[in-house]
Amino acid sequence: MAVTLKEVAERAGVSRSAVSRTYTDGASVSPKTRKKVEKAAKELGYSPNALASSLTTGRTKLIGLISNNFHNPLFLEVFDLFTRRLQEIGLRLLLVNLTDETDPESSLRMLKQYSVDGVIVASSTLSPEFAKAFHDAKIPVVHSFGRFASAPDVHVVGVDNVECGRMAARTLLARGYKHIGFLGGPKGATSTIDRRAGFMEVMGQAKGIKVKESNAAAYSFEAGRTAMLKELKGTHAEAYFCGDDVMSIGALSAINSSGLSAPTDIGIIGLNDMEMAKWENIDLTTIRQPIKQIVDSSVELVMAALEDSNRHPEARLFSCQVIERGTLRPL
Amino acid sequence: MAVTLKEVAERAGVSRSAVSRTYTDGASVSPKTRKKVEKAAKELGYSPNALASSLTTGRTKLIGLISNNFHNPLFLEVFDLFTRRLQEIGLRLLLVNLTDETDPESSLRMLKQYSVDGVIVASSTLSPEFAKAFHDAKIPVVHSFGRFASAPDVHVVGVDNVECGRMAARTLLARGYKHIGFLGGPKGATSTIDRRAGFMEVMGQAKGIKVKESNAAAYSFEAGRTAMLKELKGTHAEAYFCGDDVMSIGALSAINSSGLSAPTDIGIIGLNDMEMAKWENIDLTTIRQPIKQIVDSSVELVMAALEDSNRHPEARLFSCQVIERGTLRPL
DNA sequence: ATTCAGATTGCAACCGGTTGCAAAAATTGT
DNA sequence: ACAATTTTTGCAACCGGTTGCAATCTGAAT
Repeated sequence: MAVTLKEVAERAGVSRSAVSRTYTDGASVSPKTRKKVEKAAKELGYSPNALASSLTTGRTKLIGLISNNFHNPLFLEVFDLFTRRLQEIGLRLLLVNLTDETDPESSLRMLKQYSVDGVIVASSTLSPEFAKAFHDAKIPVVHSFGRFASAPDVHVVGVDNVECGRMAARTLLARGYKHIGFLGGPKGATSTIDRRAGFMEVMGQAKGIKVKESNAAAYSFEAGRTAMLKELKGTHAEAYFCGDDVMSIGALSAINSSGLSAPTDIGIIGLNDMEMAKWENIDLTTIRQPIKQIVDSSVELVMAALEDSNRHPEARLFSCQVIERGTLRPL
Repeated sequence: MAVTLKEVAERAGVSRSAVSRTYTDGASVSPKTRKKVEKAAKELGYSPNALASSLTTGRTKLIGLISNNFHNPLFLEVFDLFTRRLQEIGLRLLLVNLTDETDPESSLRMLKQYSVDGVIVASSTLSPEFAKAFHDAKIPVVHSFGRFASAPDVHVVGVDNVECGRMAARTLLARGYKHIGFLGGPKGATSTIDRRAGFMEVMGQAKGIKVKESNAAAYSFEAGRTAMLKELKGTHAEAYFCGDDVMSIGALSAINSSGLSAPTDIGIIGLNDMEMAKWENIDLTTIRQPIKQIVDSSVELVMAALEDSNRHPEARLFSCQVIERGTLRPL
């Protein structure tokens, strides 16, 4: 169907190798042949078949991106950043949606079949074991937004969620809140566990503070709203650290529906700083994850892992930052 | 690196063809050899290289998805649906982010290089010409969320935006609004043009209605907010048909910031019915695009185009539906 | 036991490229 | 002008599969 190397070679009156070399940089071709080839190629509308070449070079320039966060607006930003960055450096993105139905096994198998050069697992809820499966299959993998570990099995890029928990706790304490709630994401998620740990650590050291704790079923608007409605039925805290921004927005919605408002009646601090958080009608105080850095670093790391396949697993942590907006009372 | 056909063949004591046939359905293999092969394959951890096979079969099972909507939350839902559907039928998604910087040319070339079986262009703002470039390159393409034409150049799946415009107009008229605004998306976008046409058509037939018209710079929160703020400086209409939901949310935010509220002071009707529209704190009356149907139909159509490459270009239109929520005054 | 159709198998060529190697051509030095 | 280098070139084998074809095998029918 498409124009092949051979046809170009014939038309240009050179060997197939000559054509091939014209398109691989670093190869030795005289300017004269190169010009002949390029002319023929243009006339025929030739563009080399990347897949065929991958067969011999062993590089497909395909990166698998696996995510299970197709309902969190933050990840649209993340996908945007990943596609841009990868495109910039000439890589393509094979996107895999890890739904509850698809078993991890099969997504591994299929990425193997497409011999992706590397895999990026973008999820804060998946266990480190998932990413490890790729590592075991000798596929370079980095777990983006993954759990920090001082001796990780696979490359990890993300934030120190424990520190985020501390940061949230300190922020709330500094505002003088005395009755404080941890409204976490789904209980099993590593991010929830770590954030809670940091949060409780700081709270444990504070005096005269009452802490209450609950979890939402998911990092989602509905779950956040439901959880907050439940809080509001009992005696609620003065301020909450919510699992993430989208949950926070759900919580705010619950607060408003109950005739209360933030920050007057209840304070909320979220986590992520997704675009929406700064929308004027939301104006959420939150802890920013530097997603651009995380993405760029993930890409860089997967490239590096690709060069040196038995590079030692590394964890790259970026620091977060409290973004002051309007859902906590002022200092 | 990876286990190859040959190694499996040797271990199983059969020819390479036998192994190959084991993995291509419809091929003739005796149960006995099949079992031998499967055993060897399992022991070696073999999985066939899809790319190598594509070389001879001419099918990569790769579908390119091109979009320039990485800032519209609706498209996260769209990506979710596309990935799910394609995965269900054993296809993979090569995601391309068409930013302002990337020129269309190069994305075409690169999808050609990866010899995708087909391409889906998912965008309501791209011109039909863009999709046509793929068609000209003999790559099956469907323009999802594209512009309807009675004699389209390429397959199109979407909604009849002209009818959506009419629908919005009728809805507003039925509510008794007398001074009505069209707050369109970016002027050049085909969706904006069509929706406006339908809207104005109905308005033109109505008696005693004052219509005003303006456009936002993009289908985005900020643009919607900015445009509405500008409206509010002058004499504004009683109700607006906004370009899409995310613009509508921006407009609502502007309305609230100005101390007004919907629907009491100003009515808003959006378009899309993205998930967020039903969030309790937004509660947006809007026109629903049946994105699941559009996605499924797009996939079906690209598959069909793949089977029969000179299938006649077809436009598939789905009907929209007004979703009553809280941003228009009741009937 | 023989015949014959149908199923199964392996051979070898091919898909569209890449690459080591040795021969050929161009360049350099004297 | 000639030898010594360096650069460019084509040959042929290979990457990991598929597939048409002819040969072999199988089992049913006679």
